[in-house]
Amino acid sequence: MKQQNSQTEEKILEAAEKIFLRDGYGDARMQDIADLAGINKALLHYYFRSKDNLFEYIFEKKISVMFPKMEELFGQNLSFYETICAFIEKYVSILADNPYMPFFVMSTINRADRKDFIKKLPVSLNQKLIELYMKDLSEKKVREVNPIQLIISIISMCAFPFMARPVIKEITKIDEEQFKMLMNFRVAEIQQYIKYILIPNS
Amino acid sequence: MKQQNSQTEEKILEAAEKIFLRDGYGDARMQDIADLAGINKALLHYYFRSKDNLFEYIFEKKISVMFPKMEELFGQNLSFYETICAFIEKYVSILADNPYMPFFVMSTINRADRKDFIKKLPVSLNQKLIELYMKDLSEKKVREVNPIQLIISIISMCAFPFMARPVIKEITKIDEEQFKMLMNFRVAEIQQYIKYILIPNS
DNA sequence: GTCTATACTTCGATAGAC
DNA sequence: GTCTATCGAAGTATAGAC
Repeated sequence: MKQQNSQTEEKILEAAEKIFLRDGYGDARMQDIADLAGINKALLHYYFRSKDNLFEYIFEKKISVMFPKMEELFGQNLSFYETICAFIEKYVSILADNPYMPFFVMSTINRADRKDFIKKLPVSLNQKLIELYMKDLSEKKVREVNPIQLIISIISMCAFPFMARPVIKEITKIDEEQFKMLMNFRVAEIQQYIKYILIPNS
Repeated sequence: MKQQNSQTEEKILEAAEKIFLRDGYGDARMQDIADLAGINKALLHYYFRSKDNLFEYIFEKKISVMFPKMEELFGQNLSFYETICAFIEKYVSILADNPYMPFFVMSTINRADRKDFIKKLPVSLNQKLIELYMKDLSEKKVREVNPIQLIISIISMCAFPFMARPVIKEITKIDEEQFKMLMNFRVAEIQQYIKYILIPNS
């Protein structure tokens, strides 16, 4: 029955996503995915030929969610600083809903035999963003910094804490709920940093 | 011969470190370690009973290198800002010599069955550092920010780029040599950020 | 201490019945 | 489409000779 088909497929995808994100490719077990989906291993292979195949499917699906379309931010011509602020808010909010993503992406990319997955990342050096910086710089609206280093810093500050989440929770003795709050407060904190860094006499 | 003993053990440790750091526990192969050490698998088990055992040994050895003794920085009473600057320089320099460490630590910690490894990390909330901030704040030498968030941000900016190294290299089209330079320049860049963030009217 | 050969285990994948 | 049973590859660990 077609109805059954897609229902099972849906269950598999849901389970696969959860397991792969939590464990990464190497540590993920087809058995665990089958168990979580409430089916058996054979059926997994019936729907998705191999583990590799299933993984690739999940990776591509999640990766497109992970990197917000920057285009939307360029709509109502904001300043460089305002664009960055909007990005930070959006990015942290996405990560809060997908806390395993940063580690998932990094563990995939760092695997020797998965180097080609880098090419699947919908990231680029966003020329538009750098042009926006240059424009604001020429008008003295922002200080002179290296825009590449700044962008790396912003992504670092947003994404890294999610990877270090177990460590942060341990040493600050907070639970999952409080960690979420910490990341919530963090948005304004990072925006404030960027203001101090970019805006003269702020 | 005792001479032979320690020589072989030394070769094993050297090889194990390289493989474990590059691949993480799950993807590392005892065969690869044996090959790199120029011996066979059986001998690995003769020296270190199991893969788990060998891994734990390497982890504990490297982790102590990874986290610089902050104590040394408190020696000649620097200001909070100066202490942070010294830390950044030292930390990035260590990471540049051990570029796989951030990912190695994170992948170990994130493994479901290795959660207890968190307790092996020689990190703590360094009360001394926060006290130093409070002192400088009371003297209006620094702006008011959340010191915990700031520390998280600094570690993020230093460590994350090493995890994202393959991605950064890919999208900026630079090679290993140039990446090292990028991280070298980065020290001053981050220190500058911290100055803008912390020091009023800077 | 070191090696070869092999046992044991885990896990992805497939065959075949229903 | 779904299940049970089983294969085969890969990888850790050990036995036993030298």
